[in-house]
Amino acid sequence: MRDFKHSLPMELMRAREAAMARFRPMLRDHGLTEQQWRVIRALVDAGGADVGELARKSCLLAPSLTRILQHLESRSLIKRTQNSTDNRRAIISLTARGRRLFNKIGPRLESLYSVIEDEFGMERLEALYTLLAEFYETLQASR
Amino acid sequence: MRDFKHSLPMELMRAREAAMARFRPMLRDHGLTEQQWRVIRALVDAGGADVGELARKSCLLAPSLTRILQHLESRSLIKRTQNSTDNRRAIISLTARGRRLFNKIGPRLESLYSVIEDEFGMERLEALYTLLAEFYETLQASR
DNA sequence: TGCATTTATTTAACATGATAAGTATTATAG
DNA sequence: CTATAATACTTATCATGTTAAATAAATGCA
Repeated sequence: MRDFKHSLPMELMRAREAAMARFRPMLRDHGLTEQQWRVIRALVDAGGADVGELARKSCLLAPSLTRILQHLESRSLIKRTQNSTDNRRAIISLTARGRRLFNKIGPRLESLYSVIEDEFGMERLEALYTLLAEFYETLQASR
Repeated sequence: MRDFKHSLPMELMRAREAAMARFRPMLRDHGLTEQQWRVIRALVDAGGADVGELARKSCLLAPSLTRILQHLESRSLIKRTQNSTDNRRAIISLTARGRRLFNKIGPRLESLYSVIEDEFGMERLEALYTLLAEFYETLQASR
């Protein structure tokens, strides 16, 4: 049997955790979890989206996203706009307060990311991105 | 700012999830979560270990591992041996029942893994392993 | 020896992950 | 039109992730 060390899901997790360990403290200082931040960032990127779209963009399962949106709404970081022709989907968007929080945190995370780029090197980082995207596509394609 | 799509932690997570989606149903059929399986596999690999060692090998945080061990013990898949010169650390090991479960599931997971190897190709898979290990080492080294 | 410190593990509290089931709304066949 | 199926979310439940605090045993030092 393959060596226990050589488990792809574990290696992916370890690499991810090593990166997140750098970002998490700053997010925590602002009272945000990693997942809450992903939602905020997806909303900046999309500028308003329904729950399904948001789930895909932020890589969160629907039940998790439901809870996170309730939390962010209670902190007045997002709002829901009951709209459109379909009453099942509300449109989620950032409040002014949510945008301010993003503007404060975003640049700091970017600079942490730059450190990683410098340490690991852009070429290898790009190679890693490419392999990861190809891996994902390969596994999705055969479903 | 960098494109939202281009977030390394997210890409690592997506790749991992794509792989896990293949393994999880079978584990579930045997009443095991992914994390419980990691513990069992680490125990096969180590043949008995204290909680700290097990946490490192299975990439689990201590509080999670505590709960998982309680669960596995209640199912008689593992046992604790109060031993050694240090009464803080009990030695965890698989029961005969735990080993039987491993022998039943292990080969099936291996064959699922082989499918991924075939689809993605061994060369690219090795390249991915190498980059992930290097990435992890790089980020750990500068702590 | 006696006590403060460190180490190993567990508890606690809150947030998310994963699956199944429930609810409300929209689309569709007949 | 209307009953039925499909869609979009939400709830519910149990397991794990994450951090801080508690507990207990071992270590180090005066």
